[in-house]
Amino acid sequence: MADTKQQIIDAATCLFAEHGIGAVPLRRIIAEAQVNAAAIHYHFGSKEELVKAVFTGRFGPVNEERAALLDAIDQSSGSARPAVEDICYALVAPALRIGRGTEQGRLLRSLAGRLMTEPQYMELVFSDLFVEVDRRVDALMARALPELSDEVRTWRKFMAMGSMVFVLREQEWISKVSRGLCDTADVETSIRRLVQFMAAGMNAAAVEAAETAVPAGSRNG
Amino acid sequence: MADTKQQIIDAATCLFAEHGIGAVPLRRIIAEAQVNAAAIHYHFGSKEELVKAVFTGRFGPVNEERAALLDAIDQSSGSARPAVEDICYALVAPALRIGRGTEQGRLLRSLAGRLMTEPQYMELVFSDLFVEVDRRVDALMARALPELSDEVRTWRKFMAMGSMVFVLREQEWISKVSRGLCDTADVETSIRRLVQFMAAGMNAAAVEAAETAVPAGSRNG
DNA sequence: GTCTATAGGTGGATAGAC
DNA sequence: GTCTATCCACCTATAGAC
Repeated sequence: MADTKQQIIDAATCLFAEHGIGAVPLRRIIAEAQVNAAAIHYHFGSKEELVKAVFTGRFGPVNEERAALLDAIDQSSGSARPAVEDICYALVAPALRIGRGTEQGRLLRSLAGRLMTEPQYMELVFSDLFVEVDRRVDALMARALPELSDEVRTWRKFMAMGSMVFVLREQEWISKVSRGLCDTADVETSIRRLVQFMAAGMNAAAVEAAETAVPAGSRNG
Repeated sequence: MADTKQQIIDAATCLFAEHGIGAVPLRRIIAEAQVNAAAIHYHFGSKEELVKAVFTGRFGPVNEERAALLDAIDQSSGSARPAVEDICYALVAPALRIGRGTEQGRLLRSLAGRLMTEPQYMELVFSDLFVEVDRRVDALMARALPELSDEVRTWRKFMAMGSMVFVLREQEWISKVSRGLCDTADVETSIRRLVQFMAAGMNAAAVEAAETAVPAGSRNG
């Protein structure tokens, strides 16, 4: 069957997302995909090649979409300051819209989040594309927030990425722990919440009052 | 030797932090700790019990410190609004100060970050303590930000936690990718940056303008 | 308490018939 | 292209001598 390859990829995607890549044996993928025991090695050659195929097929377009959105910001902003919100949106929206509308959507986004916190796989598959996106984000953020030092701006970029990755990875947990209050299945609302939070963090005052970071209780001591 | 147990815990801590728990075979811990092959099962009984011992010993106090800081905020704020910065500080500082001053510090914090993104282990070891801390954070945040809906406030709490976890987990990567610009070994600066970012995100305007979350490029279309 | 040896199971990968 | 059967490396855990 010509579907064999796709069945394997589909099953692997779900299992990787649910349990992590290292924790899923090829035998389990074989059982889930209902294909022959030797099919994976016939079609992909090795587990690592299967992982690459899953990732590039599913997530390759994400960084291209990001790059396109960042390009649009670059061109339309001209010599004016680009909006921090727009830069955040360019990072967040393509990632959160992975698998939009499909039944596997949640699993796919969770897997994307895993990928971004496992540098071993990230570098393996996406190094070129991601480095390029990262470079453009840095350049745009520097224009959007010139009053920040490079150090503070870069710190904030990492922390903003952290909140995005957490939302991608922990969708299931967020919905469960909040008892449905935060509906991670509503992708567009998730995007708005994330963009607003990240932009507010990036836009925090340039000069910080160190004293505010001391807990109330210890002020009495 | 009475140190055997401690040597095992030390070696396991480092290896778990560096490679992840599932990826570290007991044999490797044995080799690193330079103890006998059967020592782990003699002292701990199983790998899972070793994992528990490592976690409770190293990270048990963190949530107690958090609870104490949150108590202090509660008492000192009286009927006034507690400061968002102080609540964030109570969550961040105890976690980022894990292993403070020790050579293993970075590895320990990285492991703590892993723990917080692997619900399987989190629930296993810390469920009671963490649930209590989470409950207090919710209550204080509701008092600090009454103008926010429960939904928006809860979303922001998760995103703030996400940035904290990312900084804990990816210290090595952050320092490397920023080419030293962000010095994750400087724990106190990391705490200040995180608290400021998280608080700014939590404090973002209550009413959002949905239009700002549209990229500049698509405004022309 | 410490050691050696090994049982019992699971992983990825392959050979060779059809 | 698909299947069965199997190899070999590695894992956790245990048995039993010292």
